[in-house]
Amino acid sequence: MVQRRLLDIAVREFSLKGLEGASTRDIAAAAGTVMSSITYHYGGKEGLYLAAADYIAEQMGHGMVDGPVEAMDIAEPTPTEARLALQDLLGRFVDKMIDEQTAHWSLFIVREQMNPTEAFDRIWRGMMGHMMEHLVVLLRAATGRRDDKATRVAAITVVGQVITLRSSRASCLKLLGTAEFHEDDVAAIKARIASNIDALLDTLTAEQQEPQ
Amino acid sequence: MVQRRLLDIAVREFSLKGLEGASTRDIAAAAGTVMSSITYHYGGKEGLYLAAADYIAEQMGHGMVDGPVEAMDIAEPTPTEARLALQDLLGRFVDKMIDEQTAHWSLFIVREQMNPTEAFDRIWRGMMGHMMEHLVVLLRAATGRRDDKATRVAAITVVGQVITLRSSRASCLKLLGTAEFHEDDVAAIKARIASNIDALLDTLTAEQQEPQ
DNA sequence: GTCTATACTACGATAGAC
DNA sequence: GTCTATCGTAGTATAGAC
Repeated sequence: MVQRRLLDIAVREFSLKGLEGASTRDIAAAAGTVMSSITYHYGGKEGLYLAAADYIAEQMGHGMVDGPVEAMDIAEPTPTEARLALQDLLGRFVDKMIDEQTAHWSLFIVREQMNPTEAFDRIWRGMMGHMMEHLVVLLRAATGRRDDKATRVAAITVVGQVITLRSSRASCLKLLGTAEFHEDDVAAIKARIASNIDALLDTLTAEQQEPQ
Repeated sequence: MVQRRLLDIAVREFSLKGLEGASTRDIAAAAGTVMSSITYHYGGKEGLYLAAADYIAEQMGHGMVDGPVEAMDIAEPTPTEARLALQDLLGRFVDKMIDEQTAHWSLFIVREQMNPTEAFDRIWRGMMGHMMEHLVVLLRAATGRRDDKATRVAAITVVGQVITLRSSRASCLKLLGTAEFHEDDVAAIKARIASNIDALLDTLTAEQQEPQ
């Protein structure tokens, strides 16, 4: 399918070079067609860019959630269930950030993170927002915390530990003195993050029972 | 000075559009000169790109270290000193990641993180590497830990919590339901990260005394 | 739906005037 | 050092053939 191939290449090219830097001729040629099919299918370069954002939003969910995204929003687990679900979710998130598949579209997202356009809204609404809110729900359920802001700040520090594996990939690898993440590296990272989350949940719970 | 203006604009443009996407004509025009002065001063587009990388490496240190970078590598603090130095360093790092000044060059670095070229080596050698290694030294000193890998993995989870404030800026803001980081947001984030670091140091120290 | 042909603008590099 | 002029290449968009 031409449109699928166009989107695959577009994601890669827009990631590397941005909306302005990428060339529709190059994208079309790499997809085995000509530039004017982009005009036909997406109305032009910007249309393709937004379509690429939607395509990325869809791919973000692969391996992260089972079933429809909206189902995540309504669950109300017990503290123990929430703690397990958190560890499970973040473990899968680590795998995803280390997976080479992610490399193709993560720079696209970071660009939008720092300089948001309509494309970021689409990605946030499509998948990322639901996942982040789900994380907040799990954190709240695991700690019995009613202070919304504190929970959301905690969520930021939790995802930050994982996202860095992708957004600061070269630094992480230099720090570990390796050219690729190996099995034992990943295991060590996962264990450390799991431990950090456990400590954070304990602290948040304690703060809640004895505020200030 | 023409060269200074050229570098300022170049950093911004290369950040947003990458090496290929940015236009030397635009950069020169914004700096109040013409394209051929880039050829004259830097030998061409790539020369300007590398010069921009060096310029960024220099700016990264502002507000983070006093005195020369190399001085950081030799200190051997006590555990208490190290803990304080860690908290101080990370606090300043949070300020830097939230500072709008950082916005201009952070995407440049992330691009190089995910797709390293010679420019990343320059940035790493210039400042980032020294800071990261300094962090590892402080972590080791604070925990008395001799397991190098575990310390380095811990360092990754620590910087990750801070870097995310910049590399996932839009997500953090959406999560907090605000358009800008306000004073109380920053205070809450700093407190949370400080608490997380303390918990991590305690855990690392305990693990060391009673391995496995 | 997919292609060719064409129009127009912008790119980086370079040579040479001042 | 800084500029103008020019070359060859590559960019997006559009109209229209099939």
